[in-house]
Amino acid sequence: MKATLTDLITKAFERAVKKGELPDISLPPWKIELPKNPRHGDYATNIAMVSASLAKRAPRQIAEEIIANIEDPDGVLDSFEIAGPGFMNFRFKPARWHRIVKDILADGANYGRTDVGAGKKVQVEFVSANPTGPLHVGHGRGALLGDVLASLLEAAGFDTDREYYINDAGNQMATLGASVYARYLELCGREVEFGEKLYQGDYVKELAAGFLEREGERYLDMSEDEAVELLGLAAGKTILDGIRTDLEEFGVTFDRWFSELSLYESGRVTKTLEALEKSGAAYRKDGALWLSTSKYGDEKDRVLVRADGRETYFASDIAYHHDKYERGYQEIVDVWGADHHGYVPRMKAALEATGHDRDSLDILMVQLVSLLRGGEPVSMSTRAGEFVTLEEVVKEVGRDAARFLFLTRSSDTMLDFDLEVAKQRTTDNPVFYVQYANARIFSVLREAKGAGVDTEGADDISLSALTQDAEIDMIKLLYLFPEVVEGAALLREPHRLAYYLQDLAANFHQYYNKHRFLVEDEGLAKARLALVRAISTVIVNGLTLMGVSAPESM
RNA sequence: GCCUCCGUAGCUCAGUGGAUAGAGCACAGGAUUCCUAAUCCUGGUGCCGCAGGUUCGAGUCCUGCCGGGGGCACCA
Repeated sequence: MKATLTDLITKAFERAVKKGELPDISLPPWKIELPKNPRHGDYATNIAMVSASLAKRAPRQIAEEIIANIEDPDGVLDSFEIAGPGFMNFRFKPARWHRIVKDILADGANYGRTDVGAGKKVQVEFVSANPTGPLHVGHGRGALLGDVLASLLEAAGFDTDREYYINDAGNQMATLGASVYARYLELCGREVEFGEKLYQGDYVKELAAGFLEREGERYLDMSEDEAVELLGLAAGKTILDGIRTDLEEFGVTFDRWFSELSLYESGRVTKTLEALEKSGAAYRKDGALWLSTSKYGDEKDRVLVRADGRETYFASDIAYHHDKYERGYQEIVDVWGADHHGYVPRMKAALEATGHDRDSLDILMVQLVSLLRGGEPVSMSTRAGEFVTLEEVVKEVGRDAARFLFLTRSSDTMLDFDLEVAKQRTTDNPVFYVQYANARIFSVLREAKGAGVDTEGADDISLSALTQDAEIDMIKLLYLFPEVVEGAALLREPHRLAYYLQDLAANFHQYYNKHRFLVEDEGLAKARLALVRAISTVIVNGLTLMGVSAPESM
């Protein structure tokens, strides 16, 4: 309908120009928007105001000329007028809105999908936590952000892949190996000093105990270096399996798990470094290899290869991102914890140094999560008995509640995640509020079926009985859904979807309390049932995008 | 010191440069002979942190300041 309006307005403007009533200017960007105030019609445009200075005419005067030239051959408009400082307000006839309901029912599970993405290849890389310990709630937030964003991008017509980057090379794996080895020696009765730099968590002890149980004391027979390496690899694998399981429990899966180690093994890191040095982007100084990131906006140059010959994490990260482009991705989204934001300028710089457009990479920073229980902070230190891992949180509050709550804040504000609130089945907890709306609809449909009313199909139902403001307003909100999906995808703001669904559910609950659906007037009943089915379609599609279930009864 | 995020109702937070800034919670009262009361209705609240600037128009964009979180390694 926006498209219809755009067409009507543009043509009216052109006619006015042709007749000499308006100067022939190229229109600056103008908008059609939904006014907050219903008195301002269904849609409003600012075209007269934005073109005022170029046309050297008063906004209201321009608006008048456009209005005078509007033709509405299909008769879809109910009214239109000039208002305020130069807005033009438009109102569609109810019949035009009624058609939307049929469209939604016809589209079904596809309603909300658009093709703005035009099949463009996009990759969303998220979580990518080091396999040195279990996931915590902060990872959960990043996981949700990435997962739902990927779903939104798919719905918006992008060819989307989800990827997890495994940091299985370098220091941290060595530290993990050393940590497990130390605990292992302890369990074998050896005296060891457990260094501060080693991973302190109890899970390390459990890992060590596991190796002892399954493989006995064989690690005592080898050199420390060998044992540390083998244990590091094995422990990393075990932890990664756990991470994978936890994410699956949380409803998050990936198209690809990409190993950092594989970049080294295939020589892609070396190749990238050589290319950088050859192109002059990297240089040697003090025995190390540096990348001139400061040429591309970073505050100083960064080391790629240390003086002792070991590559930095940055080096493999460059190779990794270069590899993403070689795999054909046109747009890349990285979801990082906010504590890594200092890394952004050098990554962007590295992109340019390797010949890629810095704007083709979007780095989303996800702010911290504080875990609360009944308003009291839960210690995030790895202490026995505290609920700190993602697995435990999901187990306690349930997948749906956890997923929804992670999206109730924009990703760049801190999130308080209260375990008690997450479990409450009240309005405090938006997930049940939204699910309940859908359950109510199914209850109505069951009732209708029981009374022998047809609740299928749409083509032959007349919707002209939907004359209440509440009904037209509902339809307008439903019509907004594809735009919400598209906006959330393009702006990389999945929380918009969560807010929209709450708004939709609220409108439905109000409608439900104000009007009955199963009324004697069969035409009205059928029309309302069709509307209610369309509402359910949108709720289900929205929740599905969020990876949240939509039960038919609660 | 530099970078970055945040600052909007008592609290938690929404708010693609548009018209009279919203929701939930909290507090008080009310609604079910009838489709699920996990719901709804009625009550009122704002120097949109402060000061400049851009604009026909600023909570939204720019600059500076104040306050809070996070980050500033040849760590990841």
